[in-house]
Amino acid sequence: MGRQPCCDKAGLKRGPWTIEEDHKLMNFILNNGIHCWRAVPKLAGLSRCGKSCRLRWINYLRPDLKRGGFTEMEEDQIIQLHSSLGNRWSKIASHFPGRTDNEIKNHWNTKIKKRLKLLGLDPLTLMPIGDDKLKTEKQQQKSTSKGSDQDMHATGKEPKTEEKKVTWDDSTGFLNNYEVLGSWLSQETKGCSSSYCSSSFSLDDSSNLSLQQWVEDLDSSLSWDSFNPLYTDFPFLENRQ
DNA sequence: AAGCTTCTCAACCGCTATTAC
DNA sequence: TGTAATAGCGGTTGAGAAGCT
Repeated sequence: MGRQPCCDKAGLKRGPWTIEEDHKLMNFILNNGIHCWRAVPKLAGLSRCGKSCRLRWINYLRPDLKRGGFTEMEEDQIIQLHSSLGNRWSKIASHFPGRTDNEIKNHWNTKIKKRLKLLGLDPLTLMPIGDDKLKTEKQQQKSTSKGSDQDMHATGKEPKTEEKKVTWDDSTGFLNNYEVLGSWLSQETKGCSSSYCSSSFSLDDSSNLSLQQWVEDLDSSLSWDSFNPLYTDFPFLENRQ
């Protein structure tokens, strides 16, 4: 008998999550904790597979997530860790509380890798790229992309990606309470392995009482019914429906 | 203004590791 | 000990935004 797929794909929704789905998943996890991802969508009333729910929670909804761009210090640390750990993103992410492996992996692939190459360094070894190799790569870049970062580097302009724009991630005002609760959660779960803390928690552990209190506080201080008015302050949220 | 290209990052896929029985 | 179920990881993709011509 072959291996069963992680979920029954028939009738399951895919693609970007809506606010309503986020709301359902977050509410469910905050109230019940996580015991079995496979069971989460059914219990939470979502037409998603468990894997998708897990990913959404870990990469986006977790209260202890740190939002916003990477600092120079963080970038340096990523480079150092990558040189010793390689593409073991989850290991690298465990050094950055509030950062996800996906986030770090994306940042590495889209920004850091390019910058290292521009500096003439091999992203894998951090050793200077040989002249011949460098020339070849530069030629390839020239032929494949006009107006690349390389051009900007040459003209002394900052990469366009550094431009400040209002995005979902930058909406630090979004659920301010949520961030406070997130840091509280980080403290509350100190002592367990970082990978465990970063991916799941349970209401059944020793922090049961206080965590329960947290959920109750959350319900009273963070009325989900007040989600919609946020669109007036954060128009970009509307597009996510 | 329109069409094309490039960039970003959320989400998916497929594989491996771990756990339960 | 073997097998199936589940969790987790890393690579890849694709939609949308931004920039360029």
